[in-house]
Amino acid sequence: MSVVFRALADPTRRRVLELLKQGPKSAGDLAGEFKVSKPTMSAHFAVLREAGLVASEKRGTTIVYELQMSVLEDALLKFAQAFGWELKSTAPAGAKPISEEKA
Amino acid sequence: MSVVFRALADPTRRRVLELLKQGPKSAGDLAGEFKVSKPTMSAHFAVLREAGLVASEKRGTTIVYELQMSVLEDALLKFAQAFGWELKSTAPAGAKPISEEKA
DNA sequence: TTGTTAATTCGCTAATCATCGAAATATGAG
DNA sequence: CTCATATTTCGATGATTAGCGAATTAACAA
Repeated sequence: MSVVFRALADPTRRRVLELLKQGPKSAGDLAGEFKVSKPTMSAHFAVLREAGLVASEKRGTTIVYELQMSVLEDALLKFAQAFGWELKSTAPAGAKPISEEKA
Repeated sequence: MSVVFRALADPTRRRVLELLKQGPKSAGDLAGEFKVSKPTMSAHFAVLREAGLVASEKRGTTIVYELQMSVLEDALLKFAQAFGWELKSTAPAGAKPISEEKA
């Protein structure tokens, strides 16, 4: 849980997650959206990967990152519940409910 | 927002917030729940205060900390919304809704 | 094999962090 | 005023962080 919040504490990393919300993207495409160097972006990807928030897949010469929505859900859900809140999806409908992932 | 997530990234600080959920508590009472030194706890309180997550009030010789629920709500709500979720209170009923704090 | 491209890993630096004991501050009691 | 208590501030230390350029690795093309 700490590892997730720590990953979320950096605005660059939060923006990466938002970009990934629209679908998987390569390291290069993601890096192109920021002004920091590639090694720096690579370090940010590593933090997100170690927190479980993204998964990486090597496709030929590029590496594609994909948002792991359920990990984000679980962390947020668990924390929110401890404070008397509930997390509800506002997705199109038909999206699977978020509270029963573990079951 | 970064400042809130950074504050939340430490387990000691998250636990302090949970303890404060049950009502205001003095620095000493809170510190008594942890094994770290008082100066260290004081530093944690400062981080929480600077993030706006707690308010402090001097009462005689003690300092009382109080959870600022709405700040926690706003941060979590804003983040959750960016990912297509909604935050709903599961409180006893009659509790004010959390989505309209700003309005 | 040689070259090109994509991404990471390798040092390195400057800044921030969590932690502590000791010292300082402030309040209230006698 | 003096003492005791509650809490913070000070100063120091070791760990972690975000950042960079340079070097490395992996995949593919010619």
